[in-house]
Amino acid sequence: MATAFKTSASTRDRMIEEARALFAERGFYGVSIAQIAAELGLTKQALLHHFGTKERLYGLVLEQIAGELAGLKASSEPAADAARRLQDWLVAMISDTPPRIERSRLLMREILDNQVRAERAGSWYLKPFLGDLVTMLRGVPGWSGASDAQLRATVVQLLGAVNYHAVSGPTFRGIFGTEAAQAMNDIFASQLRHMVHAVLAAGPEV
Amino acid sequence: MATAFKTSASTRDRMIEEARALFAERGFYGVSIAQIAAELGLTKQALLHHFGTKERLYGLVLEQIAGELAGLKASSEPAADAARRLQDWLVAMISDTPPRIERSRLLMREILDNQVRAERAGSWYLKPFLGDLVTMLRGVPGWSGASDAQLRATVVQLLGAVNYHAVSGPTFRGIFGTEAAQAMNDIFASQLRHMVHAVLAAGPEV
DNA sequence: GAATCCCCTTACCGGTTGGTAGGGACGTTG
DNA sequence: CAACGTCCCTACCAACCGGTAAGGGGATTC
Repeated sequence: MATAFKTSASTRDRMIEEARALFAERGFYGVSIAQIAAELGLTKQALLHHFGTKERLYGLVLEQIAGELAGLKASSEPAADAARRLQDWLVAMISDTPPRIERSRLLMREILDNQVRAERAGSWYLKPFLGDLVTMLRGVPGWSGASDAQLRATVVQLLGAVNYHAVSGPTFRGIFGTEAAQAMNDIFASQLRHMVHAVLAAGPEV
Repeated sequence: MATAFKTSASTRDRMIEEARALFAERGFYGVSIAQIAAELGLTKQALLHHFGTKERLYGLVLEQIAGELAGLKASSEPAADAARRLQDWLVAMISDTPPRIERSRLLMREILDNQVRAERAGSWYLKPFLGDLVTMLRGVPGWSGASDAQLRATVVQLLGAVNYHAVSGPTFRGIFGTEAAQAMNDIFASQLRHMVHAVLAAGPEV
């Protein structure tokens, strides 16, 4: 086996971490691999050595995120009722830790861009995630009779409600000021839980 | 005055229109001015002649959108009750006409990017719009006692629910197929109205 | 101690970026 | 007919893009 820890985290992992942060902040086209490398004190060829192409590095970041979303599902206890599980799941997507904010921003960017970036990988990363959400929503009392289209539309609306916050955070801070943004941040999760509850309790449109 | 119509729409207006479509589709960094010009059968210097810089052209597109959002407010009849007006307003933001989809996508991109692009203009375009939404929400029965933070959080959640659809449209089409996406599209507005109603009726968290 | 592998470097490539300089076609105005 | 402004062109620029080629330092292996 290798020596215990030559660097606290492997260079490769640090590269992915930094790429995730910068791609989330500026988007795929908004960051160059040279900038990512410079942030790590390396040259872009160090990145290319590990990943070959910029696309592949981006793909690994997306893969990491897809893994996290799958992990969210596993961590929700199956005992609770379906409505509560869905609620927990959606709330678990957010929070103010940087990696989760990056995740929301990257998901939003991927949804915006993947159609352009050659219809490639991105979409499929999301597919099982969306499918699970639809399945879970169908299990909520009152929703079993809803059409696929209704279930999907509702899932989209809920995801939007959840993720828009992380996406709009910096802009809203600029508009309302730091302390007002912080106040909104503090109550966001509980208000979101309340909102999701109201939507689930109302059931689909008749 | 000038001759009635030398071209059906002035070249300048066509430029803004094309820029809006392409910026919405690919983002600020994802499109070059040469590509916008080529789409119009011109060279990039024709664009630079009219707008000077790429940033200025982008700013004019944002200005146009801000104007449309202000127009939405004016067009909602003041007679109706506050809940209904807010509902109408949010639903009016969407629809499947290309310019409105572009609007939602551009708003999302601007919210994602403006922090990076020098904290410049973008935010302020949105400020009165958000302020109006908060004011309107406060006027909805049951919401008058909510805190500013609660009102803002709810507005953010509702905007997310509204705009995520336009943003995610192409990706979802890729995942679920054309006809399923169309089915979702057809019922989205009414399902959204239903959802907004449920949220407003539930009131803020106590 | 020679060979090998891993990690990262400098040097370079063709292509594209936003932007500048200058000129030409055209209609309007004196 | 000359002067002028509008609109768009070709030509060009330095800077940067993602990616290739080749080599060096250092630890490991034989």
